Amino acid sequence: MLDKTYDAGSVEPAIAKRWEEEDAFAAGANAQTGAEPYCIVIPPPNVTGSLHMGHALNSTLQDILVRFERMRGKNVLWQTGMDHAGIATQMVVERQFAERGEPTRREMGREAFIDRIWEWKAQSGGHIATQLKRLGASCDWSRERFTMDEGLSRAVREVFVSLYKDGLIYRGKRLVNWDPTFETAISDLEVENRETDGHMWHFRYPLADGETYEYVEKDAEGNVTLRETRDYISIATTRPETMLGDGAVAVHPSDERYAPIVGKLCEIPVGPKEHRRLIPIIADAYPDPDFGSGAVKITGAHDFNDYAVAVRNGIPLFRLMDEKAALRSDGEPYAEEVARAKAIREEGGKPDAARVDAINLVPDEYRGLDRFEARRRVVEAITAEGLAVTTTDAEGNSVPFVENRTIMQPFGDRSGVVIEPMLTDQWFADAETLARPALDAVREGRTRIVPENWTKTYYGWMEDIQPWCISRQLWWGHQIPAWYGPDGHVFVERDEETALSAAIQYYIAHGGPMKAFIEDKLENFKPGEILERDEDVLDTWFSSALWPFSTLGWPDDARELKTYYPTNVLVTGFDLIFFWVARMMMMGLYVMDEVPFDTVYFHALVRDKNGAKMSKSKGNVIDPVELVDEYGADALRFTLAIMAAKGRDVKLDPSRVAGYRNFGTKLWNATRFAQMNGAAGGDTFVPEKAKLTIDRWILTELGRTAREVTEALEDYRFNDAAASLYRFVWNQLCDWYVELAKPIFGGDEPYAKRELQSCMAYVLDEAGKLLHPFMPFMTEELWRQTAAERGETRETLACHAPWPEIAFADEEAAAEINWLVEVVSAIRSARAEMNVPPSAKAPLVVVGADATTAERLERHEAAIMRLARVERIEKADEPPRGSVQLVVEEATMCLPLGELIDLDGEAERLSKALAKAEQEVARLEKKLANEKFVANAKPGIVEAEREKLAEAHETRDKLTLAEGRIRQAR
RNA sequence: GGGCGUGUAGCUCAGCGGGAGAGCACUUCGUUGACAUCGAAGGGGUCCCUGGUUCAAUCCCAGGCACGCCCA
Repeated sequence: MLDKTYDAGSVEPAIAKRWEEEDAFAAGANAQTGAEPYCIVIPPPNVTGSLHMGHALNSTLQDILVRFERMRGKNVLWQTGMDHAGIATQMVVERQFAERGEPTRREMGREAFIDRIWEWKAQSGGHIATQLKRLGASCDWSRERFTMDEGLSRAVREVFVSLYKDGLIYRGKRLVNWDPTFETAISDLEVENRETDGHMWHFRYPLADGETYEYVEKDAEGNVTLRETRDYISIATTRPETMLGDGAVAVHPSDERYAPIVGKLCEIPVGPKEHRRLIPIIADAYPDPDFGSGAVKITGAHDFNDYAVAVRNGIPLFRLMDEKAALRSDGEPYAEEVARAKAIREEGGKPDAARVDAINLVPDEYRGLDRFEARRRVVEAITAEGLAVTTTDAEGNSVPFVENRTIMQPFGDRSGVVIEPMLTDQWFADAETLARPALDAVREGRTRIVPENWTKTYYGWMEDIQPWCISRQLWWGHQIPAWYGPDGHVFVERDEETALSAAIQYYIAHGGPMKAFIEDKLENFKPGEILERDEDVLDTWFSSALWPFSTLGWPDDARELKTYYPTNVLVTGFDLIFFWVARMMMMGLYVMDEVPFDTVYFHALVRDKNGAKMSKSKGNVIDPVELVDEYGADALRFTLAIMAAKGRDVKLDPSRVAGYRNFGTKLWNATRFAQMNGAAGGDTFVPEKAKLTIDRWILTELGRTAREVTEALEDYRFNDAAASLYRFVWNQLCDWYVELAKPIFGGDEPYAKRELQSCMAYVLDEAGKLLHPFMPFMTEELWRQTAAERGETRETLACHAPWPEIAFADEEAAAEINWLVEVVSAIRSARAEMNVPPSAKAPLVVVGADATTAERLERHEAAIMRLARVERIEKADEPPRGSVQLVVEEATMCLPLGELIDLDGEAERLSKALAKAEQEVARLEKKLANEKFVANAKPGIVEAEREKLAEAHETRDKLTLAEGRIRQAR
C-alpha cells in the first residue's frame, strides 16, 4: 500500500539511484530498432556556476523533450557538460588564493596556476551537474564533456588553424573593451552599459600661433545671437584625462561656426606648456552640431566613436594607459615622446600603428596615476590655467562650467569596474563572413527559431556583426596555437612541432640573416629557442561554439557524430541568442557544413513574482535547490513547465510551486484509492472492451488528453501540455471518475467492479506516463509501487514505458457523463443556495424525462444518490408542491424539500435563471434574424447557432413553467 | 533614437474572429474510509483607450496611452 503522503525527500534519491544503476539515460536507451535519432546538446553551463532558476527552467524543458522522445522510442542522446569559463574561473580561484593568503597567480607562474585550477575543478567545480541531477535531468552522464578536455581542446586547435588558413582569423591592433581588473579584453556582450552620474567639462583649446576667427551663433530663424572674435575652440568632454591622447578636434562639415578654422591647428591645453602638442581641426560627420559646443575632441585609442573618426581621417591613435588602466609610465621622458608625435604629424600620410603605440604621451607628472586620479588632476590644472569655459554662479562669481549629467558608462559584467576602450593587439575572427551562411540557414528554414519573433533579433545582430575578438589575456583557456619566429613572423599550426617545421621551411626558403640564425640554432640542437608561443588564450565562447559537434567526437570520425549531428533542438534563454546560437550556427556551418540544430527554442527569463529580474543585489533570488528541498523536484518542474508560455517571462511565485506539489499529492492519493479498491498496474487492459459508461468516458478523455499533450510537446507548447494534464488528472480522473467509481466499488456487481478495477489501473498508468516527462520521480515511483502491490515487476522503467497513443473515443459516453455532472452540480448548487443542511436528504422527482434520460437515471442512480445526497429517485408528471425545480435539458429535476424550502428565495432564483435564458434567446434570435449573418457566416456556424437557439428555447420554456409553479405555491 | 514585447478577475497569466477562462487569493459550508497538501458552493471583468475592417472584434488593422526588455 502506498504511504499516506508522497515524500519527495526520500523517494527522489532512491529513484535517481535506480536510473543510474540501470543506465536509463545512456545514448540510445529504450531506442526501438532503426529508431530516428533525437539529440539535444545542453547549452554548457559554467564550471564555476551553481544552479539558478534560469538553468532550472532550461533543463526542465530539455528534459521534458528528451524524456518524451525517449518514451516514444527514438534514439535519444542528451549531451551534457560544462564550459571552462575563462574569466569566471580564474576569478574564483584567484579570490580563493587571496583569502587563504597564498601566492598570487603571477607569483606562482602560469603552469602552476593552471594545475591549481584543475585541482580546484576536481574538488569544487561542476557543482551544477549534481544539482541538475537533483532536478531529474536525464542526460547521458557518462558522456559528460568539458571544454578543456583533451578532445575538445583538439577540436579548438583544429578549427583555429583551419580558420586562420582560410583567412578568417587574423591578428590586429584594434580598439577592444579592456577590463582593467582581469587585465584582458572582453567581448561587447560581456559589457553592461549603465547610466551613471557623470560630469561634462567644457575646455578651450587655443588656436595655434595666436590665430583668431569670427565666431557667430544664430538662432533657428537665422538671426545672429552672438558674434565675437575667438582665439580658441571649446569642446565638451566627460573624460578629460583622455585629452592627453587627443589626435584631433572634429566639427561637423556643415557647422558654419567653425568653418573658418577647419584645417587649422589647436593646442591641447594640458601638460607642460613648452611641450604642448598641436592637433588639427578636422571636419567629419560624427559631431552633432547641436550637442555641447558642436566640437568634439578625438581620442582614437580610448573611445569607440573616436576610433572610427580617427581611422577615417588618418588620425594617430595614442594609447595612454596600461593594462591596469593607470596612465602609462613606460618610454622616454614626456618631452622626447612629444617630439616623436610631432614628427609623425609632420610626416603626414598614414601613421604606422606600432610606432604610434610606442609613444607615451603622458606628462611625467601624471605617469602611473590611476585614470580617475588623472582626471581630477587634469581638470584642476586646466581650471587653474583659466582654460576652462566659465559661467557665473548665484553670487555672480565666474566659475568653471561643469554640467552634471547622466552618462552611459560601460561596466564589466563580472568585474563590475568601468571598462576602458583600449588599443591592443588581438586576434579576431571574421564574423561577417562566418555569419553569412548562418543567416542563410535561418532564412531558408534549415534552422527554425521558436518563437518566430526572435528571428528578427537574430537577423539584426548577424547582419550588423562586428569582428569577433577571440583572444583573451588570461591563463585559463585554450592557448592560441600561434608561434612567433625571431623576426615576429607568425606560424599558426595545430602543435609546436608542426609550427617549428613550418618555420624552418619558411626561413630556409627566404634566406637572409634569419636563415643563418635558424641553421645555427638547429646545429646546436636548440629548436626551443626558435619559436615563442602566443601567450593569449581563446574566448570561452570559441570553444562553446564548437560544442554541438566537438562533444560528439569531432574531429574524429565518430559514430555519434554521424548519428546525432545535426542535433534536433537547442533550448536556451533569449538572452543567449548572440552567445550560443549565433556562434554555434557560424561554427557548425563552417566546420560541418551543416546547421548544428534544426530548431532553436528560446524560453523566457525567470523573474520574481513581481516581474523583477532576479539578482543578488536585489535579494530576490529564489534558489531552485531550496524549492526542490521544500516541495520536490517534480513540483518545481511542473510549475516551470506550466508557466513556460511562449514568449512570456516566467514570474515565479513559490506559492505556485506549493500548488503543484498538491497536484502531485492528489494523483498519489487517487492512486492510493485505486490500490485500496484493487485497481493497480493496468498493463493488460484493452480499452475497446470497456462496457461501463464511466470507463468509456474516462478513456475518451484520456485519449483526448494524450493527443493534446503530444501535439503541444511537438510544438514546444509546454504550458499547454502541462495544463491539459492538470485538468485531466485533477478535474476528471481524481474528481468525477473516482467519485463515480465509489458506488461501483461499493456495489455488488462483480463484473462491473472487475472492469472498473482494470480500467482505473490502466488510466492511472497512462496518465502517469503522460506526466512522466514533467514529474519523473513520482511517476517512476508510482509505476513501480502499483506493480509491486500485486507482487509484480514492470517490464521497463516508467522512463522507458511506451508513450500513450490512445485511439479510443466514445462521444456518446462523454455526453452521458457530462449530463450526469450537470445533474449533480445543479442539485448541489440548488441545495447550497437554499441552505439545505448537508446532512438532509431529499428525494429527487424527475418530470418530463425522455427515454434517454430515463435510462441514464437508472444507470447512474447510485451515483446521483451518493453525490447529490438524494434519498431516492422517482418519476412524476407534475412537480410536487414546494420543490426546488432544476431544468436539465428536456427534464425538470425537482427536490421536494418541504419546509426547508424558501419559496421567495426559490422564486427569485428561478426568475434570475429565466431572465438569463431569455437574454440568451433574444441574443440568438437577433443574430439569426440578421440576413447578412445567415448569408455570410460559414454554414456550420449558422447551424450551431440554430441548435443553441433551440436549446435556449427549451430551457426558457421549462423555466417559465417552473417559475409559474413556484408562484402558485406561495 | 532603433527593435521586440506586454496591457483580460484582487494577484499571476491562458485564450485570440462566433458562448469571457484557469491557478492562487477571497466568502460560506463541510472530520461520509484516497486526499484538509482536501471537498462542495459562491462572489468578482468597460478583455487599456479611440477609430477602422467584418454579418460578427477581447482577438485582425491603424493611431494613442501606459509599462517592460534589448540595442545604440
